[in-house]
Amino acid sequence: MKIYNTLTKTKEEFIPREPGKVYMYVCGPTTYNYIHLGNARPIVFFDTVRRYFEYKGFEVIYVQNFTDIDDKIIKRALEEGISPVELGQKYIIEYFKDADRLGVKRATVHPKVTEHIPEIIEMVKGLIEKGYAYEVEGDVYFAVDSFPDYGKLSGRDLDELKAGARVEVDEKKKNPLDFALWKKAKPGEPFWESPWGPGRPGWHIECSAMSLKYLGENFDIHGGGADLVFPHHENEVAQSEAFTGKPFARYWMHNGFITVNQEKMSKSLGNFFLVREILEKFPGRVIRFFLLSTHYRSPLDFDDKKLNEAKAALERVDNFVQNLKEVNPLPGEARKEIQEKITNLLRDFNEAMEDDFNTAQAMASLFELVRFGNTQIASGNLTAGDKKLFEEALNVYTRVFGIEFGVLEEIAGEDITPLVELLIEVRARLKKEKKYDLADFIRDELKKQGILLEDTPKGVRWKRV
RNA sequence: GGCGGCAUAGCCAAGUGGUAAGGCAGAGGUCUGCAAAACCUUUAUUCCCCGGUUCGAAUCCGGGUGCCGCCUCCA
Repeated sequence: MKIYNTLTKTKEEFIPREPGKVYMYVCGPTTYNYIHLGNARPIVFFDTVRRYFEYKGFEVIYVQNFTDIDDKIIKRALEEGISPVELGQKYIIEYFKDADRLGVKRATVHPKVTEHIPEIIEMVKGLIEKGYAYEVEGDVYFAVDSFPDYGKLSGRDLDELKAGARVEVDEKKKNPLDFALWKKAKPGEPFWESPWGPGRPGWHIECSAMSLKYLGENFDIHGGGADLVFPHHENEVAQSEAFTGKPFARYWMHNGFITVNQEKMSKSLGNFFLVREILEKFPGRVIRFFLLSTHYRSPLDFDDKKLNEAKAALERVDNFVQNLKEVNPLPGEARKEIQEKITNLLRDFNEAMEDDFNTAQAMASLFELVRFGNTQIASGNLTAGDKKLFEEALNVYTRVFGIEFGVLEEIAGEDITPLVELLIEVRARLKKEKKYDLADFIRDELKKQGILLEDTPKGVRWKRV
């Protein structure tokens, strides 16, 4: 298993801290809005990483946090006239709705910042005691100069950063690059009591404190979007290693951005699409398929046309599953050549995933399985044993990719099945009488209503498109 | 200004030294009353440009062009 490690900028062999177990932490959303597609990429991708490890027999301890207190949340809560915690609760519920539709499994733990204030205070206290942090008038800052390795993750050095610094100079800081571990509460802001007075945690410290609590020192994988490398992850490294004196996460994985017209999708640019907006037009599994169709470190450009292509590609797999379901296999064991071919395809799948989670390449093997399977079905030689092998292979893809195949998502609305079946019956009678004009009329009109009729040797099949 | 990434067919996208996966779209064919689905064939002598290394490069090196990101909240 090879993983590209941001820390070393190379692909490295993955060696877990404990045999058979993977401890991983992924930065989760800030709970002040519904998630957008850019947020969905790491959520879906790292869920796939987790699934692959589980498929390989690892026990995965997967932590994904919710940042449920920060400036944006406070601002938004004020606007909505509710408390920040309430706002957080609301968007956490909404988060899970979106995540469920994207086929994302629950993490082992979803810790919230507001429920880990004591741990955070302990850590800040420790950092001050060890001389890595200092307090000024109720704020606590991490002193970057005290940590010689600062910059090792993002590949910068302090002098360069200072030279190009765009941060506004804050007189209270010893170095402009020092960052807040604890922020003094301004009037009207929510706060927690601390040794430095009422306040709240800085952004970066939460991940250090919570990962330490649930995953311990020196855990395996830390993931997130590429825009978190600096300063967020860099600061996490500094805090955590300063505090424990041990190396922090051993493998750092960062996903590339979702772009719109080749530009980064982000809240600040305003060019973002909420997951639930997209879900109105496309099933979650199409979105998931789309997200996994490109290597995770590459940028992924988003528009409806591309989602439609993903939908068409997925339909190909769905059709195969349908075909497989409907085939009447010959009795008998699996044939040797079928077994060999499927074994090879699954090996290709594994090799692709083992190579830094190359989901795009792994997908190619799925489509080869589909073509091969369709050919076998068409040949009429498929045995019951063969069929079972195909089903088992498909299962592997479903488990790892997190996509059910051949299962059309329920669309809200009345059940039109009896009506459609009535029309199908009428059309069948018309066909029998060779009144094809009318028969085709029914088919065409249904198609306009989004209902596709297909005549197969085993009768009429219909589906919504 | 500093640091980093990317450039592969009409579109999307794998591939990091051995002669271009896969998907979408298109064309032709088989099947079908016609469709749909499925299958077969077909669509890049070539991987942004110019040099170089090599028996051999999309893949390595040098230069150029273009696009993008990080350095500020951001997945």
